[in-house]
Amino acid sequence: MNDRYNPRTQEPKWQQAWSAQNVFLTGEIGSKPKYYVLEMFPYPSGRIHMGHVRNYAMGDVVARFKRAQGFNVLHPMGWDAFGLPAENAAMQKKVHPGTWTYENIATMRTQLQSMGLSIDWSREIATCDPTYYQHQQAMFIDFHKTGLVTRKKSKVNWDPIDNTVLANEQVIDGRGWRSGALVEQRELTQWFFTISQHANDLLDGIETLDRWPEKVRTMQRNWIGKSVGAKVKWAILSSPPAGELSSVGETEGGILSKNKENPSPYPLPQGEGSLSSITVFTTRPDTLFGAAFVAIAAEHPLSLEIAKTNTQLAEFIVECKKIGTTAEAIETAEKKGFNTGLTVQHPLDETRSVPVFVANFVLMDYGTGAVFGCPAHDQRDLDFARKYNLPVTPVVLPKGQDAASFAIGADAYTDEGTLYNSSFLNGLSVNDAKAAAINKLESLKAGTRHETIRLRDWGVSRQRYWGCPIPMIHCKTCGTVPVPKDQLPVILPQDVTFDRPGNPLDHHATWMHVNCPQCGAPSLRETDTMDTFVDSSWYFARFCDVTANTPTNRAAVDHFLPVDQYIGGIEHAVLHLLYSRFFTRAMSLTGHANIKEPFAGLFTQGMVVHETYRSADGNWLSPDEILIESEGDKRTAKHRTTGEPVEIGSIEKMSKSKKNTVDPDEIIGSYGADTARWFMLSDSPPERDVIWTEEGAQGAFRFVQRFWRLMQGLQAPSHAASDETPATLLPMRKTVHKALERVTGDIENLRFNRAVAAIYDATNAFQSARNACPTPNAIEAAILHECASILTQLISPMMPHLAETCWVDIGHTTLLALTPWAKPTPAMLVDDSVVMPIQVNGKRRDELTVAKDISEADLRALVLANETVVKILNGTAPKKLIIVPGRIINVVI
RNA sequence: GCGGACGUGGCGGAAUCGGUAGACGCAACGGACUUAAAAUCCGUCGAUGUUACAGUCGUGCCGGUUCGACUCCGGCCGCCCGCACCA
Repeated sequence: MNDRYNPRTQEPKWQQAWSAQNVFLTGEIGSKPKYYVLEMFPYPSGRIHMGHVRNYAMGDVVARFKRAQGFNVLHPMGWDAFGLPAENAAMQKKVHPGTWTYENIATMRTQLQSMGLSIDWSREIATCDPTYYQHQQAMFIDFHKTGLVTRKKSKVNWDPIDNTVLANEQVIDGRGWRSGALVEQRELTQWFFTISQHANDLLDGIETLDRWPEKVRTMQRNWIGKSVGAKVKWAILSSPPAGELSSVGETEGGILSKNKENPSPYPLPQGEGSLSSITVFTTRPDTLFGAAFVAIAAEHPLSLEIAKTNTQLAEFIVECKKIGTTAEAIETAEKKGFNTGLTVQHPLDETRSVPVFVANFVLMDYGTGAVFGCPAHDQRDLDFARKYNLPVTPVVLPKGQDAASFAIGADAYTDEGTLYNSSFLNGLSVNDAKAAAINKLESLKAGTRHETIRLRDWGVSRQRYWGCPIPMIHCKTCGTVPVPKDQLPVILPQDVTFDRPGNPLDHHATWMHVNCPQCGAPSLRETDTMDTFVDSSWYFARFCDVTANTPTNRAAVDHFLPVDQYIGGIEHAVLHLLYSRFFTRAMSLTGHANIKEPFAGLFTQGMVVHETYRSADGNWLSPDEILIESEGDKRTAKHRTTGEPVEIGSIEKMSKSKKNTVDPDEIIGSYGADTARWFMLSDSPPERDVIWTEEGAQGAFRFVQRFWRLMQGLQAPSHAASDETPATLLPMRKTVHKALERVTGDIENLRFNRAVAAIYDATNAFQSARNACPTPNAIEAAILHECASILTQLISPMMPHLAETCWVDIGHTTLLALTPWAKPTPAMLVDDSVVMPIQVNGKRRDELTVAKDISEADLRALVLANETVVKILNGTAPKKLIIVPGRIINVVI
């Protein structure tokens, strides 16, 4: 006789039953309201880790819950299957990236299936499969036609050992993350998606994402980095002092003439006019009259030009370049300037001029590479002005300050105020002054309203083999020509070698040699492949119909998108989520979809973390190498075999290097998938990190067993539970129905830890009731059965296998996975009597149990007659008696 | 520096339209059952204090509003995350 629940036999059994009855296949469009729940698809790295277990457990709870609530749920799974690790494996293990990837997919699919996820596996996709990436190529061509794709030169991080471009995040302290080589900046011609042109739309769209975490919305806003202000032109008045430029041998009038008839001999910086003027970008045009200097970047064309003949400046520029880009370096680097000797004319007051510095804190790739400094109202400008003895003129007067006495000390004043010392701006607020200053600048043709966006176009070219080929052909006469759509897909060749650095596609004997589709002349294929973030920017749309012979089936996409609930890690807060938002817009612009925002609801779950352990010699130890011993509240650890003491270290993200990982396979093998899922959803709020502990997992397993035991020996009742409940079972019955209501709301709001707590609570109540009612009569049996059914359904989204087993054990004959979600009986949600605490002056002294609908007069009488109250009042009358109906009573004396 | 989130027992965390702080779980402790262990069941579990009851204190700190504050307001402190010489 089995007295324990055995997940090893039950879990595969139910997985087969669900599969055999196609329970999780998404239904036809229109059959029911749709619900699209999606977890970020995994990279097939080899094996799933606990982070996956948490992510997919959460998504599965939502999917199963929504299915039970009557939605046509789309809950698919796929593989983000292109990427660098496959190529590294190819080099190290001499295995083809495709072979390695598909083997990993097979392993991980089996692992995910052992979790009992309610996934429609008929929609599985892998981005490395031509049946997927051919559509990506088709869209690339459509994007190209629509101007969403361009080809241009840009600076890239180049790894000279690996001979490839590195993404910014692959550069660590200036070195390639794999080769360790010093990364060089190179100018390369690359394919770009014109995401920066859609910056405003992406920014506006953030406001509509009311089911996204505020944190992610903020991060995206910052990433786009829109600054509103003005470009302001400062005319160059004077040459550098003769001495410094004596070697130039320039003609009379100086090297930099402001004379428009006599154009500057120097190249135009970014179309900002000749070097007869300097254009700055500012968000504070209101403070123009407080300007004390203009500063330009070391790489500014003007700096470079002057440096040609000025060795001191040339040395300074070299020095500027040495400053690292790490946070520390920036923090500690001294703000330094080099006085060029040039002066520029104030754009709003031709009688005034300010000096021009080259400064190490001005960035060439932001704004115009030049700024004006207003020391009174910007801290950095103030520090700079103090250092170089420049005047500090306040122009914004804080409220309540006197113009005659207000002065700037060590801190710049950056808040609101009224303009003064500022000619026609005097008396205006900061905001009004900004507008007025810009209007004036525009009328004087000295400046324009301008927005600066930090977001750069998305460079998608990668010098890699294992990625989606870019479907372009380079012809000497026709230029870059798209591959005709009827020749798609451009398939990656199988016969490639990884025996030398660089892109294997460049070394392939024949693949890149094709004839131009336009003129037929021998031409070359583009050998760069797409950034893998492209692959993941539209997979959610493909899931809507994976069989479509166009990139998307519009009917399916229009029906299922947007994703109702997207769940994944915070690490994708910007890149993947921003790229997907852009890509969805691009797809809509090219007719492949008709929405802007792909993810209506986003949830970012926390990480799975674990204690770390170190032996005396400093080596990391894995959890299964050590034994924990506790004495009271003290915990110590020792080595399992040697018995040597082990230091319990900090709690950190599970990682192989710190050996604090736990293998999901082992957990599922010993405790079962339900235990792993239950533990992942217990205790910690889903957005926070969850600490994996062996004790916690055992606790979850204990609950699995306890729940199963509790559901044994209950027969299907001879009749339905009536509204009349024996007093012995009434509190329990109410608790269970209230739990049903609570859990329903908690799952709806993804508050799984609260749902779990409510289930524990109701299960405890059920256990007590069963203990108190060992031989139930027919009426009691019916009520116990009703409550057992509800409880079993409540655990089913989290622990589906255990739930199916218990469902059968208590006499049901259909699959619980096909059973509609229960509704609480309204009568069970209300209480006739209510416990009301009695406070005296806000301190709780006693409580009263009264009928719910007691009149205020009756309640007053009860309170005043209450023994504790009488004692405290001691014959005096209370000043006030506050009664909040159904809530609390406060006696004020 | 800017922005976001947060601070509650030994631990994870409940309780936010202001109304019994510490639900639920973990750990710990005591008891029952057992030859014993495991498992299970019953109970205790913020601090202080009392034989016991009571009382007092208690949600990072200081102050305010209120009959009443973990919750609202003002000012600090601390921690985490993101961005960052961003003009």
